[in-house]
Amino acid sequence: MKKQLEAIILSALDKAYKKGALPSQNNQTPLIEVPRQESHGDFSSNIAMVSASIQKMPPAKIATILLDHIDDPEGIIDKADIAGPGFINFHLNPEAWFSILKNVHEQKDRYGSCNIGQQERIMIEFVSANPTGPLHVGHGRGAAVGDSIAKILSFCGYDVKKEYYINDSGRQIQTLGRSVYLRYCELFGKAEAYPEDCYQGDYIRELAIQEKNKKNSYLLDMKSDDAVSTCAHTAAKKILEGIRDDLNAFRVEFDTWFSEQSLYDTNKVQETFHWARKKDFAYDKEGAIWFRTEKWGDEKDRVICKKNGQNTYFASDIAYHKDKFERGFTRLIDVWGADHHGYIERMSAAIESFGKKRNQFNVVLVQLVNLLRDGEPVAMSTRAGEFVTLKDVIDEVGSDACRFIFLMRHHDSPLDFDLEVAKKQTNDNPVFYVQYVHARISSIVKKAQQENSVATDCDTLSVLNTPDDLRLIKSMAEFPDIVRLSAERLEPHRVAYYLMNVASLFHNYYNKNRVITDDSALTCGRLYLVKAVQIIIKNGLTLLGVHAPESM
RNA sequence: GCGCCUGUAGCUCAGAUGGAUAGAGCAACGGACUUCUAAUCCGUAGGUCGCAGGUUCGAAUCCUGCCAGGCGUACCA
Repeated sequence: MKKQLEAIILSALDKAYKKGALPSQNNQTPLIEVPRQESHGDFSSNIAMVSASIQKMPPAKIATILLDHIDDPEGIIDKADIAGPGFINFHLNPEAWFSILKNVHEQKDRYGSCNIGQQERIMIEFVSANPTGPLHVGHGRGAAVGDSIAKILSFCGYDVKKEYYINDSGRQIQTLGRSVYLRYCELFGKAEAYPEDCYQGDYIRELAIQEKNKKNSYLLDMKSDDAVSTCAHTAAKKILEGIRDDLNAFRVEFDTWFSEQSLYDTNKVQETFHWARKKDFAYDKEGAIWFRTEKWGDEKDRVICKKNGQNTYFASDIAYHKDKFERGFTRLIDVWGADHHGYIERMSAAIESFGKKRNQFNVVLVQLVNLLRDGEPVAMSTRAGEFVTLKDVIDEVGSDACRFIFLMRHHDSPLDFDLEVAKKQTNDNPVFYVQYVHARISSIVKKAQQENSVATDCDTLSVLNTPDDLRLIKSMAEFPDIVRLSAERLEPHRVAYYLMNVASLFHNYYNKNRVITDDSALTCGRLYLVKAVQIIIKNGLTLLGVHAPESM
């Protein structure tokens, strides 16, 4: 619809120029938007205003000339007028909108999709929590955001793969092993002081007990270093299984689980060092090995191998991201907690060192989640091991509510998550508000079927001529734009907001208009309309990973 | 100190590429169920878009300075 109008305006510009009515050629693409105020028409364009300086003419005059040269063979424009400082407002013929409805019905679950991605291969990596403890709500937000972005990008024609990076080598895993081992020793009365830097949660005790149940005291017979390694290995595996289960409960699935350790096992990290040396991207200083990130705009170079011989995480991260490109992806998206933002510059520098462009690497920063109950903060101390896990929250409020709330806010803005509000089935909690639309329509459709009313092959849709009808149809017309924009900007919350808006329009409509009436033509038209709304709601919710229930 | 992010109604937040009278929800107040689900709807009220300058036809949006909050600034992960 917008496109049609754009074409009409462009050809009018061209025609006016060729006829000499306008002094300059102007191939600027006109901005067409839906005005905030309904009286300003269905669409408005600022083309006359932005052309003013080029044409050296007042906007109003340009607008008049343009309108004189408009060709509208399909008759979609009902009237067009000039308003304000030079806007051209277009009022469309109601009939023109019906094509949107037909589109929705024809495309069904593909309505809103597009192919801006052209099958470009994108890898999105998210969650990637260390397997040293259960997932908490913050991880949940990352999971919801990552998963939804993946869905949206796929819908827009990208070839997307989702990956979880497992930090299964390095110090934290050692600490995990030590923690479990010490708790294990306690079980045999060999208590030592439990260090503060070990993991404090009860799950460590449980892992120790599981270890004990396996073969009783066998670990005590080993050298403590070996015992710690054994504990580290089995505990990490166990925790990772738990993480996988939690994510399944959240309906987030990954295409691949990528192990950091495997980068060492396959010598990818070593190769990266060789490569960096050879390219002179790495050098020795003060007993450590440094990577020249400053060369690509980082504020200083970064250590990749410490003087004690241990690699930093940055070393394996370079190898990892290099490997992603080598696997054929042309664009990488990483979803990180906002506390990692200091890491972006150096990682981007690494990306450029591969000869890739900066825009082939996007970081989506996800801000903190403040967990509340009835407005009061819930104590969340990872140190003390007191935290509400993602699993707890899913069990309490459900996956759908959880995901929707996580996606309601811009990912870069902190989020208050109130457990009590999340359970409420009121407008406080927009999940139900949106889902209710779907359920209500299902209910109408069911009733219509019982009464043998059909919503296809209506003789005419001209019964849908009230402002209420058109408002709904117009908002449906916006859906593809919303989806595309949220794909371009990696912002799922736009879809959530859109859905709330459509839901609001529908509930309003529902309260004012009966769908099933004695008038069969009217019933047919309204059913057709309402079923289109249902398709949109379902498509939108699907992009957020939320169910669209038949009844509630 | 330096860097990044944030500051919009009492609260929680939307407002892409500058556009017309800045929008939702919640909370407050007043209304609507003989109906396809009231998990809904309608109405009222609520604003110096942190502050001050600048850019221009036009700024919540762009630029500069300041104020407030968060985060980062490791041979931590």
